[in-house]
Amino acid sequence: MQKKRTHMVGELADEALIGKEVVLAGWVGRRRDLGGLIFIDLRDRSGIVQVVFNPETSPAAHSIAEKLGSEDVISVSGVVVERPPGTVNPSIPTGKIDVVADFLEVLSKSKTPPFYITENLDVDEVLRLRYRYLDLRRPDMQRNIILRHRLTMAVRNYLDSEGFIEVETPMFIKSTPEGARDYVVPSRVNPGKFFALPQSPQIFKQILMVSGFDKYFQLARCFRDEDLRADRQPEFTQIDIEMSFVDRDDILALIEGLMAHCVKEVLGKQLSTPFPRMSYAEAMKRYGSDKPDIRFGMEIVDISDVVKDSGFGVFRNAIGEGGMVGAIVAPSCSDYSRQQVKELENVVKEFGAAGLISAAVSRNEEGEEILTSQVSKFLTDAELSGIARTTGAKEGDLVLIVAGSQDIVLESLGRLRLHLGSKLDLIPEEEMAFVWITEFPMFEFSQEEQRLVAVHHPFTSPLEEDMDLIETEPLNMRANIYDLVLNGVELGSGSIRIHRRDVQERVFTALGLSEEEAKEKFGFLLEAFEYGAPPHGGIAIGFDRMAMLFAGRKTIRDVIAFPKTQKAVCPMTGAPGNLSEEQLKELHIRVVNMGKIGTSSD
RNA sequence: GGAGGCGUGGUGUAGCUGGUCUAACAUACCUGCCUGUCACGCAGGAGAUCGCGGGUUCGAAUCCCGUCGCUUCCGCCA
Repeated sequence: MQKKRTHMVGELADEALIGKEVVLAGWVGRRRDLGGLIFIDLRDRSGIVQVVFNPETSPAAHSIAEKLGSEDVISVSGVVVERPPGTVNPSIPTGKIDVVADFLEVLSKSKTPPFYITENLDVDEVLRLRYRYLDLRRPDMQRNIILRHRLTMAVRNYLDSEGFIEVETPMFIKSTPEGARDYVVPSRVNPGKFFALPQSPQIFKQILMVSGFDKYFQLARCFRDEDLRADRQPEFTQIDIEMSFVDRDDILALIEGLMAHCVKEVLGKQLSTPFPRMSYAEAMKRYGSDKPDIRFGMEIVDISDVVKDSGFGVFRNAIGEGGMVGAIVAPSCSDYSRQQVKELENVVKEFGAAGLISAAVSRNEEGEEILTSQVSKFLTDAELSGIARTTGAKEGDLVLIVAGSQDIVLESLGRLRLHLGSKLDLIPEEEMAFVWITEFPMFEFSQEEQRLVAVHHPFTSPLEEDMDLIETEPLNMRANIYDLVLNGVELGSGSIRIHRRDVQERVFTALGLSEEEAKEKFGFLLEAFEYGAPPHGGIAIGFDRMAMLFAGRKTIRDVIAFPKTQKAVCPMTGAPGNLSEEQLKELHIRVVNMGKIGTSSD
């Protein structure tokens, strides 16, 4: 029978414990065997402490300690002592003390681990995921998971204090059209029928408003069968919120309060509210993105006016065809080689730009700032100085110019801006720059389906003043959508919903949905709306991304205990796996063999 | 579906203009020595047919083709 643990090792930093007998338990980190004395780093979730085994004072414990290996689980008792002068380790909180062991018990031996249990580990991520239990033992991963926990507590406490009710909604739901691909679950008792896992609780939260809950929230698990990214997993968590009798600003203010609360509780910092707000059109114009990273400048400048009558065909034609000429200024890059500029050109080409024109700013013999470019000979002096003046480029800067359609110029320059921002180290990593993006377009044209689709979802309310554009120029219609952006990452998205039957019908019509189709697809929601639907709106915040940014990580996999790889598999459990013939039969499913895809059980 | 990067002892890397590579280094691991270390030190040892398959060649970790896995990005993600 092991001795009962009296302290977590982190608590021993408290000097009041010096001289006290303690019982600790945890994992063996490094062992330093000096032949006589043995030191080990004992680790638990609260930190590490050094335990000393002395062969003269406790030979029994010392002889067991001689055989300790990494990651063995032990129970130790001993006295907390102040370290001799000159042996203090200032890099750990418990560095002023030792625990002099008088008793040691090995509770569990460990095989040699496949990687070190240490901070800032650099190993293949599959290996980390295959041995996730060891990876999660590492202090930085423990911090991430604990931070995530503290965030969930902060969110629940705040929303509870604001009068919100957390309601769980079903995981097995009816597949609805539009949006991402569904993950699907067969129904054994209904042969040939399938449930879908929710992409979000969207319809249920709106129905809860009809039910009169007024303020709903949920830390909701969502599922989308789309390709993965550093910030996208097939299952993820969102802070799902819906409120009745509110307008847009009520929701923005609530979320600002929520974020400020979380930042204060979890990071101990003060966040200033309200957050800046920017229309979609303005974000695109200035940053070439609907999720701008506003922690640094280098904004896009429209130089169309300066070069619209230029002798340079590339500029003149782009503008003549309804496009634009845009520029950004890369500070102190005028000495970029042709090779380096080529590299930047590859960035914009990836996003459809035909090419990239660069112009270096230097000073001539008279001390005037002049632009030099590979296309200087096509441009007049007035145009060159106009470009310098409009962009505000200074001596030593490099002006980077793209000409073409508006979409391509803005997007490619926006991407180039981000590329340069990180390359030139212009982004203050510590800053948290929230911004609201509003007034998104209501519809966009889907080339694939050759019809209008909703930018957000079909229940999003148009801006009232744009309502009558719906039949004439729907693509110019704006919706009451708002996105929350943090440091260039889309954190959340929401809208005021349609609660009027006639408006909903006009939107369905614009989307090319007949009355029967609408009834077939969303009939239960439309029916619910006929029994007294309050005006309502809401938002969903990507909780994994929020935790990632709060933890200062580059991927949400680092704040998810058991994430999947880019091919959506779990290296630890081997999911997804095969089903036995028996299971398949019971589910009324047959797997069509395509080459190597098998049906055998594992 | 597409583009880039990576794949060499347990781990992280070097080697990759073909030939003492019979694969190097660090660390982890094993053995021995060591009573104030804290990435302990010192000495010794074991451990990889270089992701997999094929091709070129007298000869392939190295060149070519294919394939698999991981990763970043594009498409996709109402």
